[in-house]
Amino acid sequence: MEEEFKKGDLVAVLPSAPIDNLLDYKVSDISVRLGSFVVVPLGPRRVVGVVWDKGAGDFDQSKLRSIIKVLDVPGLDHSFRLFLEKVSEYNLVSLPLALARLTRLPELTEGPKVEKYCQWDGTLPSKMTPPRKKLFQVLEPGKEILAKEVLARSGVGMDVLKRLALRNFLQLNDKFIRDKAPLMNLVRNTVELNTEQRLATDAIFDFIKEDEFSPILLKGVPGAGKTEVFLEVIAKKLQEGKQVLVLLPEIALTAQIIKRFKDRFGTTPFEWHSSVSKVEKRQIWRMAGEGTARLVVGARSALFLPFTNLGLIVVDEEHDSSYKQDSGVIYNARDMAVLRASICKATIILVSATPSLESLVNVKREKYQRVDLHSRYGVATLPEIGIIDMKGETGLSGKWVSGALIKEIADRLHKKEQSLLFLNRRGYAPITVCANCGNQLGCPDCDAQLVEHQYFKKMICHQCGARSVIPNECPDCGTVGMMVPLGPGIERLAEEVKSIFNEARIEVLSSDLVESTSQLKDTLERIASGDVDIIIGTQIIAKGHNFPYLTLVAVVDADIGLQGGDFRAAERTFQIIRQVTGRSGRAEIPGIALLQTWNPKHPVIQAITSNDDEVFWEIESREREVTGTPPFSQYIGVIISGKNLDDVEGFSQVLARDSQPLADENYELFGPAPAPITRIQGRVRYRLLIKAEKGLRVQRAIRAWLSQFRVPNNIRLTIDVDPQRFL
DNA sequence: GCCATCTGGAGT
DNA sequence: CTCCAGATGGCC
Repeated sequence: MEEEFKKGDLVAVLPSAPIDNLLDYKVSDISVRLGSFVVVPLGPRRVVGVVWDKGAGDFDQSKLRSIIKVLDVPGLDHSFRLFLEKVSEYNLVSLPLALARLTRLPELTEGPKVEKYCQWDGTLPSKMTPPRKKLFQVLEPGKEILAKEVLARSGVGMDVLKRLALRNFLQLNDKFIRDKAPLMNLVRNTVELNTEQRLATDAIFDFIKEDEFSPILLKGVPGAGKTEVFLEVIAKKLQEGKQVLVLLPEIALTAQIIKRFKDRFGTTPFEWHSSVSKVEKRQIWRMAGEGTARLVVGARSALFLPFTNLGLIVVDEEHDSSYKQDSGVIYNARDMAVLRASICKATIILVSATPSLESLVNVKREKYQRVDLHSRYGVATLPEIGIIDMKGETGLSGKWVSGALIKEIADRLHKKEQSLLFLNRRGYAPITVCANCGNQLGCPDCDAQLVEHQYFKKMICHQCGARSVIPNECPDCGTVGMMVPLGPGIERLAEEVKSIFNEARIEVLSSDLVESTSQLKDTLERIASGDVDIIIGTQIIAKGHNFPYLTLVAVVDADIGLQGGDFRAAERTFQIIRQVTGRSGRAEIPGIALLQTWNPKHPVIQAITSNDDEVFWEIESREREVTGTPPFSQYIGVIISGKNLDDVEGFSQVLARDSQPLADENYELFGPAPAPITRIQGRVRYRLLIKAEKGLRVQRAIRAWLSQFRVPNNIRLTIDVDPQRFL
């Protein structure tokens, strides 16, 4: 238990208002502990804060003010406070901002969740309607019953209850829900592990040291049963009385996955994601802090629940880019999960079929233990991956499906099997150009290209979301009817495929064509049951749901993303293509995958066909020896943003002018190169590009480099080692 | 972040 | 000299 402070003591409070240092307060009537949430006076206002330390005592004693009250929520323990401090330091956010945004203060201050209870003293109203009769049959004089239960058993509506309560024939009371910790079936296992899963599980158990930070990378091909393995580890940790957190990319948080937890443990785990209500969140937050929420499955923000006894974090699909929070307080939940596990001396399992390079680096540096699952259920190998060299294809102007691919699709149609065409580009055409003057349609608010969407009949900016009408005339030279769409988007590909296979049942799937999650689920189910012949989709179809009839996966443009400044392009392309091609084929019918490419010799394309991340790794490393450049060397973005253009410009010039390049054995900053200023959603954004070796220490290096400067407080700095969206 | 206070430029 | 906008800095 945290240290207690009594009347007359001094405490240092971290306020949720953005103030640079801790503020001293007196403890008056109510005693507080380190980590307690308190309300304190700040100037004319009252703000929520956390008791962070004992008082420094260096402030004019006569000006000291007192804590107003203590909130009825669990406090933040020592490890959580340390975690928040590190998060704030690592992500360049002030501690108060981290506290306010990450611990969900607004939801905490409103008090705990209540449930209505119904109590009857025994008197009956003179007017007995049939619903009232039913109601009073259920009630017992003097006994408090949960209103929900009364309604369910009597079959009457809440309005009947409310009206009777209004006339004082019965009482409706709000009660705090006392925490109901779910009973879990920890020992029972419904699915027998196969030999390999057993071995992997044992390897993990061998590695885990009690009450020590134990980071593990669990790598397994799709369908190898990674989930079964980590469910076993979860069961063990729960048995030991520890709390367990499972992080999933938001999109993967489906009823399906929750059901797997339920099947394994006999009770639904606590869920934490954007569609969980405020009231429920408050309840879960409280229970996490009291240690009664034992198993929480959630999206990235679940990482900031105040667990007190955390023994294990599982980060599923650890490479997934949606672990990055990219607005407000920017952080990568995967990295922060590792941080939290290390502070809590917990086990962390990063799970992926296509691990991120960072995690592979950490395995190479022997920071993480790696455990592999090689074989798929019932299938010996992943599909054979072939290449279609687009250079050999003729008559392709405005067409994106090669003759070789048409043949393969026709073959599947004949055999009543499915084909999937993968093109990771939403909309009709990525570029619209004026055939007269060559002007490319760009977004007025930022520096991205506008993408034509025929479905919405709009030009849409994929960076900031701005929409405008599809122009008939060039905004630059005024020529009418000469705007030409260039390149394929998924809508245009669908158009082409429909004209070739007009008899086939075709389904087009991309995030903007999907109206609701239930509609998406329906479509995926129809595909799974074989009611679709050709699936055309963006990365939305890369994961989830097995497609048993799918035997051909074609990557329409495997070269997307291989050029350009994003230093993660290769890694991303590798991962997404591996995931989508991995869906081809089942035990009964082997599948194939085909890549249409203009660069068949590109190392990444080669690595993909070899189906092995070790090969990918080798290629990237060999590159280093040949070219002399550091591996994975690329630009890192420091984003300077603010509301005022002059401020932003001024500070960025200071940075570019006065900075000293930094170097040591682990990293090298090649000096900042200024990039153009962009405006996105009312804020001015200046991207400072720094060339550096990619590695885990880069963020730290840049932070050190930035510390040479005093940052004006109307400027916000963000380090982004993944600057794709700014390029 | 919010508010009181200060500062300096333009207008009378 | 007044008025106001924008800058500054304290908040315990």
